[in-house]
Amino acid sequence: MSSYHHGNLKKELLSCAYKMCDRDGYTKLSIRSLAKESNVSQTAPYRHFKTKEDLYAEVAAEGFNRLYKAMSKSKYKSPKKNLISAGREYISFGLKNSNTYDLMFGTAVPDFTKYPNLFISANKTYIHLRTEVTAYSKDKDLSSIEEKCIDIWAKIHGLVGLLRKLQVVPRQLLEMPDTPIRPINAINNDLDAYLEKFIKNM
Amino acid sequence: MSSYHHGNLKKELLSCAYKMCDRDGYTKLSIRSLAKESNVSQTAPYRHFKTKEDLYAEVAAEGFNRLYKAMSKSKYKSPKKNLISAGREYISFGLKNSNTYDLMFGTAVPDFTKYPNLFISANKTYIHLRTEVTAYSKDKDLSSIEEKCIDIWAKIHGLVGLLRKLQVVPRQLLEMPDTPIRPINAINNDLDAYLEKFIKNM
DNA sequence: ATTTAATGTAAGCAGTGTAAACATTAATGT
DNA sequence: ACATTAATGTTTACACTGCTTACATTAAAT
Repeated sequence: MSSYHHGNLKKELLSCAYKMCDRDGYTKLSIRSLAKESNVSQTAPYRHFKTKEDLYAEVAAEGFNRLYKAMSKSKYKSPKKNLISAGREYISFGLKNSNTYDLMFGTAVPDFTKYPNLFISANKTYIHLRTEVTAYSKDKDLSSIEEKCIDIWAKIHGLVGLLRKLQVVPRQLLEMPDTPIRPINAINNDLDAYLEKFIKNM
Repeated sequence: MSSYHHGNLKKELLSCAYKMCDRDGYTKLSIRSLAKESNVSQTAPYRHFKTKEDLYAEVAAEGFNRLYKAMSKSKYKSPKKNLISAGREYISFGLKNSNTYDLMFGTAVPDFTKYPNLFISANKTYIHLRTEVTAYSKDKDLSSIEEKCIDIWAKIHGLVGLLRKLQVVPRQLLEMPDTPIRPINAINNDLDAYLEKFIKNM
């Protein structure tokens, strides 16, 4: 009965950290609280994560892995359907896992290149998007593809951010507090149609 | 010579906080460091900002005020020119004042409605965008206008976010590290043309 | 002029990141 | 098989943080 050496503490810490981050936001995720929730001494995590940013990076990488998984699960024959599905899943991930999403796209990890795992996970996600855009697009020129990728990602990424903020900004307009904001309803009611319209205008 | 009562400490704290936030990022802005940089006791700021989030909210509000100012400085007769200028200024603000931008659009202040100043400043900015979009748009239907506003803001907002992250994601593609990413260059070289193309596709 | 409210300071608690010294166990080389 | 070493967990400690409470000083109001 030796409970000194834990076995696979790192994996357990990481999954616990992901859970905590997603639940409470990365600002509430401290190394000490992680240690406590994992029933381990305050400084034990330091054997596995040199700094807090290291921990953030690994949690963010896990986030990208899950985002990638969600985006690449549709296997239609139609590239358009796949693209729409990926967009839907992206937005869904961003709204449901907003805390983790903040960690992935915020400034808590300023430089991905310092963390190969994170870098690779994020890239994998981007490459997948590019693959789908390539399949959909008529013009297969690389630079044109990448411009479209940026257009798409920016738009969807911005949408996720705004859909959360908009509760605050346009919905409750000061001069007409009860104005229903149709675009939001449109997006909520028929996201796929919205996305289809969007990629058509691309 | 009474230096006990400062006079207008709040204003000085706020401008100092804005400077510090823009310089070092809001995570480095602590109430204690602010007090120190303002040559005042550790707890003096608490007379003017009940919590750190209060301080954040006021700094963010100042950020929106400046963003609004930048976006609304062009007074062309052409609504299109004004819209392009606003977009250019928005992106410029987001990239030059990225630390403050993070505070404004991140989750450090989760609920703007708790801070009237911030709420009003953010709304003012949105309303200005809507005014310009209304002037430019043929279809003056309110819900259609607001859908366009969301499209624009999301796109530009996402662009700002990605233009910073993209150094990491697509530029240094793992499989071809030296691929120059043309869209970024296109954006950098002729932002106005990019924006014009964008609002045309709207 | 005295009271009162506003605004500053001092001291202190609990939580944080992180480093250093120490303890225990797993892995490894002979 | 056994001793050495590396890995991993613990304890202790320091500097920093947000924030509360009690206290000091001064401006404003009566």
